Amino acid sequence: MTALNKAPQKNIDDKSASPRRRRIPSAAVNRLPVYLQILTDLQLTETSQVSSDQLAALANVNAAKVRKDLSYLGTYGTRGVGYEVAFLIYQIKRELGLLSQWKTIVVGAGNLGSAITVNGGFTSRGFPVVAIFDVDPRKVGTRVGDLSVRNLDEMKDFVRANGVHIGVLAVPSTAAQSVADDLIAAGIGSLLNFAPVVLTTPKGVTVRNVDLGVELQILGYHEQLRGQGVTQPSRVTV
Amino acid sequence: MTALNKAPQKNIDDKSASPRRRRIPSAAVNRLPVYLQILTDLQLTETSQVSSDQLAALANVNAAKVRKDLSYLGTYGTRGVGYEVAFLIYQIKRELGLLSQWKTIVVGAGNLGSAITVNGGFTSRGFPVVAIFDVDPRKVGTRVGDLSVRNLDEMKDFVRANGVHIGVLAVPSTAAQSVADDLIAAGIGSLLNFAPVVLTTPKGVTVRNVDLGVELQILGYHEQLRGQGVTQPSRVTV
DNA sequence: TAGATTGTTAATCGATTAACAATC
DNA sequence: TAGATTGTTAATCGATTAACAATC
Repeated sequence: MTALNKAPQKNIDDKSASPRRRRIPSAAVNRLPVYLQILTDLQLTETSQVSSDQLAALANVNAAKVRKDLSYLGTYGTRGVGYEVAFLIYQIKRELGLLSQWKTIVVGAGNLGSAITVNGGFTSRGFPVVAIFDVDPRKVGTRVGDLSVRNLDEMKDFVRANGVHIGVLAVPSTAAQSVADDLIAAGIGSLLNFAPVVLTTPKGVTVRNVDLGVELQILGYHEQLRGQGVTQPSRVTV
Repeated sequence: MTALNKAPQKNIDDKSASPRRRRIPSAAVNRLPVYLQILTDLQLTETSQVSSDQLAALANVNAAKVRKDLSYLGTYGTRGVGYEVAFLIYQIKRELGLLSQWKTIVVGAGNLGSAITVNGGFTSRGFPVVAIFDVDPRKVGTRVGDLSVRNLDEMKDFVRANGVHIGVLAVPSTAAQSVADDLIAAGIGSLLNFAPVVLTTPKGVTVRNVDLGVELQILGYHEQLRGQGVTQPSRVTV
């Protein structure tokens, strides 16, 4: 049956046909950025094709899991061959929304906030840090990378005026909830919180906590088990 | 039946009787430090008793989950009353191995490594940072908090001589694997890795990755869904 | 055709949570 | 005793993975 372009096209096997995709399981969403990282590294070594087995080895996961995770994006592999690295990178970026730029602000211009702003690589990954704020008048006006530290008073107006999407909290625990409240009131939808507190936020706001103390404590638990001669599960990764 | 101390004690309802405990599910291990944090905060407000409902509300989780998680420690609650805050803190600390001190070194004295060493609160949480290393001769000898930056060459000997337990990798991606190899060769069992790479490590070594890029990308995905009018799952937390 | 690898099914495993008897 | 809350069971849900037909 050769192509007859008379009849209305139904695109039955057109991979770009309207997706109407179901929600990707959150465990898979958490792994997609890891695959993206590995694929980007592979691209630097001029690798153009990769199999689920290879990718699995590099990501320290099961190959079936890799194939299942990638299948949520669409059917982009070639049986007997593998996946085209560049195409897969594009598809993961599309799925994760990394073809857009997400305006980000950092709150707190201490050591951590400054380190993140300057070295976090946020801007280069599509998350331009458009401002950094601090409450300390001695810090306001000083430079952090390309940015001049702004007064916390201006934060809400700035977020509204600039349509900021993401807020990074690098403030002391005592201040975190109040800053979060202000950011949410100003319309921000996602927070990356470095303060060791559980933020109270309305439904619909996404919060990711990065608590270094928690991470260390989990390692401490594994060290204790090791000390007791308990064989460890091979690896635990966030 | 009153106590008769003649017969050999069987300690049938002695809570401190030999535990011989099964492994705690890893999902529960990940939450215990969060409960610990909340309980420690509660203690500062002079709260001495807490119910699973209250704790659940503060941790943003289901109350049945709290009770189940705590039941892995032992049966330390009182029906009709709740849990004693101080006692629960002690039990979580015991279970997580936080009654010991775990010697920690930081590798990389850049912005992030310095921020962690000075402000991470590691030492105060039972993870004393006993040394910081860098490969850059201009950094070696400079001060970071109480510590003087040591040359990376000394790292392996230092780890062996001091019985260091945990290594924090705050080095560029390109250096992370080689530093990890050295640390593991020197006998370290647990790594906290800030470099955006998947480390290859022998079985038995525990690795936790904290990749800020990955965290942001997950937030980007949620921002994209929000932009498409998809109602978000209430919260996503590491 | 022979060999390789995907995409998907189905079995299994682990995590979550409603429900409620036990008990303070 | 009445009210409150734990500890645990069992149902349910989601994640993982072995296996294999499909197919390059």
